[in-house]
Amino acid sequence: MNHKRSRASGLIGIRGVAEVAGVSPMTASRALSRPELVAADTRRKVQEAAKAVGYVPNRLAGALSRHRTHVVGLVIPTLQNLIATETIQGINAVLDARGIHLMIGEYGTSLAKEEELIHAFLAYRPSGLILQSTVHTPAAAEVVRRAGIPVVETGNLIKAPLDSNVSFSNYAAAKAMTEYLIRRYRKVAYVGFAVAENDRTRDRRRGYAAALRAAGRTVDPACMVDVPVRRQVGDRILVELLQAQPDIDAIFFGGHWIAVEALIECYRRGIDVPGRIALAGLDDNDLSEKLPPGLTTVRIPRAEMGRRSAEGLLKRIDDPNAPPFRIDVGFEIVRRGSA
Amino acid sequence: MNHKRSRASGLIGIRGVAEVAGVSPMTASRALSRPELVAADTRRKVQEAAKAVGYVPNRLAGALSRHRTHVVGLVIPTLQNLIATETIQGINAVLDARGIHLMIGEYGTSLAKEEELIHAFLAYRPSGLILQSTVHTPAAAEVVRRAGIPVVETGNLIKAPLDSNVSFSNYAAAKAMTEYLIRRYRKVAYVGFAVAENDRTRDRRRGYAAALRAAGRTVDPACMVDVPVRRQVGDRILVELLQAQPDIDAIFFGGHWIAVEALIECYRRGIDVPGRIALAGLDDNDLSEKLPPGLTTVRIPRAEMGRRSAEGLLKRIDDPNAPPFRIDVGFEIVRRGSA
DNA sequence: ATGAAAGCGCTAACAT
DNA sequence: ATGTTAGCGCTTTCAT
Repeated sequence: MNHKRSRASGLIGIRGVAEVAGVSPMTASRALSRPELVAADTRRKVQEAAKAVGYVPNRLAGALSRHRTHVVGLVIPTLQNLIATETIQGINAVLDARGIHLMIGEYGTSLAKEEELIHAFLAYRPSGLILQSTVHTPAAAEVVRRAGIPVVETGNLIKAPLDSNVSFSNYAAAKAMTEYLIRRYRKVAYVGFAVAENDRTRDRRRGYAAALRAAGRTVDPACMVDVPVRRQVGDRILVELLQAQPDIDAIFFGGHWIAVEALIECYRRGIDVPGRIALAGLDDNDLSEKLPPGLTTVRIPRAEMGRRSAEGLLKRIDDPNAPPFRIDVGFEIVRRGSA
Repeated sequence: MNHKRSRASGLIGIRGVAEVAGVSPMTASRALSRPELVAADTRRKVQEAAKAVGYVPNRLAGALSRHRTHVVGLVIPTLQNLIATETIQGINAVLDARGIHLMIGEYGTSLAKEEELIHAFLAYRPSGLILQSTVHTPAAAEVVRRAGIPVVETGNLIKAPLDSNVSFSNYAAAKAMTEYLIRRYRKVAYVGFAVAENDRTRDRRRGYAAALRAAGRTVDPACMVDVPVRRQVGDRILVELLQAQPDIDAIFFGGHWIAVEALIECYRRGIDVPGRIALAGLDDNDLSEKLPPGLTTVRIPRAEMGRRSAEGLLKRIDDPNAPPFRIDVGFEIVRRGSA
């Protein structure tokens, strides 16, 4: 019995199911996607037929017809840190419960590549887009707007999102941590990332400087350094800073991993933390807690960011009239032994 | 000038492009996807028109017609570790270069959920599937087979893959590390994960036991413990083991993170590593190298696993006659200070 | 080199 | 409650 195997895939389609169930394709379709519209008996027959033939619906066709997919695109600078995966898990938890799946693309630090990914993803007509960034090429912004689908930007709190925005404020977080540090230490340095076209690293630097100024301290350029985004720099920069500016007694790292690297380097060199040098990071995870004496950090609720992004997106997917939203998920200074 | 905006999306389709370029939709389509079939002049006109109207192709329609998508599904137990993201980056690097995008789904430890994801992904008619697991429900295996698309299973080297298999051998890796340890230590314990239906954790345990037996040592059940897959257990289990079996002088952790946790706990308690207790882990990353005295581990080339999975998959996507493949990417004992 | 017709597999809209 | 018709946006196939 060979029931209408679709040409290419070898899979049986809705017509095959319909045939087996002895109904029209339309009824079969309804029985599966809107069961309440179909007589209980028919429903059962169709469901059994579907199971019997191993029906795998073709969502390409379904989506083309319905003008809506069950796909959300996620465009993110990098997956290579636990911070990113926490956000993704938050997003996924919410979307998966609704049968929506994630298409994920990574673009590093190149806005052009981000634009390319956005373009490519839109070609699949996703129901929504989550952009882990708030800076885009003009062309990317334009095409996203034209697509007319809900979009959530995360990673930074901004004034004028493309559509919706769920984040903490990098500026406020860096400022708060700097305020915390300068209350306790005399000379607080800041180590951030050298990434062009990235408002997050820029805002952190601004937050640091603002806190210093507000406290009437001078902002010493020698105490603000930018390092490349790669591994194995936290340890090096720690050593360099301590040599170049021996009077520095605290360092605020605008990232999680470089702070961990610096702390570990202190073990290695027997540098007393926080006695000789206090250390703090931005973004928290297990490691910060475990590594003695505990790394003082700004905890960002990444999973919550993901969850709320997805929830907001869903609301706007379900109801085209739902207004864009802006959510500040906040942050929290987690005081541990290192500062 | 309102050129054939598609009803739902507000985007202009191939017909709009064709109209602007003054050619038929078919010619426009060709000019964009198979430019060599079109006169240079026409090609230019169409390309300009496409740019002018901000053409975003509808790949749902394209795929429905061509019977092929530019999507690969990745089904993975968890994203919540750097190990997973390394694999993904390897995969993505290869696929992205070919304009193929990843649909990613996470299923935890539930095979039923994996089946669900596989089913859901197949509905998008992906060009291929990468499964970060080698154990599946019979129904999942069946539906994958019927789909008739190339599939790569990773995470463990197995005898009879659904289709293709790229991995290291968990058994061999655990055995090798155990052999290394028993050459140096008298009583080597093993800490693995308690995950039902997971051949990877099982094979690691088997590898450990096999090495002991081969060396003529007894396998003491009290020295083989299974812990739940979550954080904050490496430190606890270390302490428990040392108390319960004080003569243990080495512990092999069948995972990366629990080994790190245990090592850090040793700092905290002033336990000498490897003097009092030697520690080793399976799967390596930066942290293992940095944390003094350096964590001895089995390095798994995760990024390479990802790359080769993707490359193999591509080969089979491009050429339906290309045979299934099995690739052992191997592993390497990285000897550091901890053991 | 270009175009017209037909169809991918499904579902919205409109019968009955 | 069920069936029929038409069409989603693109590309294959078959003219010309």
